[in-house]
Amino acid sequence: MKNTPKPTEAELEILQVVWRLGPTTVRSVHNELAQQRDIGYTTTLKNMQNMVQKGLLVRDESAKSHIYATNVPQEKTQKLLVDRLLETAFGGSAARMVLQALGHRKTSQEELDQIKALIEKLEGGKS
Amino acid sequence: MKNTPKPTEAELEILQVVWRLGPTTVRSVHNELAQQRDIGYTTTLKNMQNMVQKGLLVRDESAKSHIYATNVPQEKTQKLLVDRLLETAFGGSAARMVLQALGHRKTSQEELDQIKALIEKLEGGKS
DNA sequence: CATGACTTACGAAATTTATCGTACTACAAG
DNA sequence: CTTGTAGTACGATAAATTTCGTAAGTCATG
Repeated sequence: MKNTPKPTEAELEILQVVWRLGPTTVRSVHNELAQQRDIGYTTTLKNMQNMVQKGLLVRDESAKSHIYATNVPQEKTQKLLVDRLLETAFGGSAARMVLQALGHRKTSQEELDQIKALIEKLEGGKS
Repeated sequence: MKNTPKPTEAELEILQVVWRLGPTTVRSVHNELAQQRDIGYTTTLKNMQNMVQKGLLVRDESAKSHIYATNVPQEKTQKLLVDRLLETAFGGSAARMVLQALGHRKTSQEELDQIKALIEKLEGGKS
């Protein structure tokens, strides 16, 4: 089990799209990205090729247009990033980070309910 | 009000120290960093000089050893970073990020209480 | 088979970030 | 005044990231 290196900003952007779309082509990913900012097709291609090298994506080359899929679970990657931010910016305090995330931002009642439910579950598990 | 650019990893590391120590010298910051990893004095110096350029730090040059202080509030910077991560990795959903932060991590009862209090406050403000 | 549309491969340039060597300045001690 | 110590300034290099131009392959259509 060798661990995949941390995704860069550009790579995260791509991961997001592939997580959302499921296995897909460079063209599709590029169309999504191009909607948000100015970027060339070969840039997206190169980035995705690099991500295969790094093990972030896998690809099926059987068809003319290769099909790319994520090779890292979304949650695991998110956890990695959250943990990193927790260390570098919040000195390890999850509460301060949560406070910051919720404090200055509109959060729907539904989301708040989800969080409350999680907290209750965590408290319940104290035995 | 022109906004200060986002801090890089190395800059965040330095910001952390200066937030903790208060206004201080390059030497002090460097001593802290050198404890954690191998790094040259001039590297720290250069980084801190760059940070002054960017507006992340301000310095008092009246003494021989310049005194550096943060020019960005800790909370504001934390918010910037959280928001960035929220966008790049969680598609803007604060709840999913919080779930990730709390889910796989030991969080003290005290911290949970703080979060609960915040949620109640947010709910109360709905009018 | 020639053409055009679309694709991947490759390599290089451009940008950003991080590191440090060297030179220069100020000052205290002798 | 000379020397040693500790500091800043500056520029160069290294390393990592992001970007894209160009070449070359594949395939459908006429």
